[in-house]
Amino acid sequence: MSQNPLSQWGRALDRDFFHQETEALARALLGTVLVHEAPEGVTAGRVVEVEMYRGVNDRAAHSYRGVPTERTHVMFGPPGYAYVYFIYGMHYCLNVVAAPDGVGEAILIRALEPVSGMELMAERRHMLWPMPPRLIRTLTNGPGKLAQALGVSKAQYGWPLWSPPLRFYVAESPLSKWAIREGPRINIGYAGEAAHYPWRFWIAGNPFVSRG
DNA sequence: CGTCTGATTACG
DNA sequence: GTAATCAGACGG
Repeated sequence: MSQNPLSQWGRALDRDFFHQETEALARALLGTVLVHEAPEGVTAGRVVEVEMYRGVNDRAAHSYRGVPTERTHVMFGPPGYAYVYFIYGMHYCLNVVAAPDGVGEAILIRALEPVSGMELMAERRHMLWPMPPRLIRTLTNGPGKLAQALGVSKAQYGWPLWSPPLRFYVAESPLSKWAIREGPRINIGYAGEAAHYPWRFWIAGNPFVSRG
């Protein structure tokens, strides 16, 4: 059992944290703080919305066909690594690989509540700074937005998420199961039966959750 | 090699 | 409501 160091954000999640059943991991990630210590500066945000993707019986998952490809292979590896994919010709999305080695499952980070480095986030998002408090949420309230705000792209593909410069920190206060809402995932209408699975999880009432 | 399309976003 | 924009996946 590794012991990651304390910092201003608390204690970093260690490698073992990611070795838990996928839905449990998805729920456990809510409330943690994702920190990217990039050369140009540090950005951080609290995870407020996630979705889980499972290969078996989940037509929405990139791993559905069961065969690793150049894009998806990290999804089939051991848990705790970053699966980053490029979508719609212009956006990147960040996932946490879940499930044991050989099983293609992952958790998409869909929204963050900015914690630190908002000015750098705004710069990366090509937004003016300072910005009205009401618009802060638009920095990170969507999977493509938060990846851009944190400076995550294909360069981070396969990175371990328990060590710097990109890692998670333990949630300040544990979330009660009643503080977590669940519902269908966003924009997967093509996935048939799987489109109805309640595999999107978010912190109840949190204003930084995406619209979808 | 050609074609289709998407785990999204911004803008009208 | 819809255009933007391209890598990945797949069929031929």
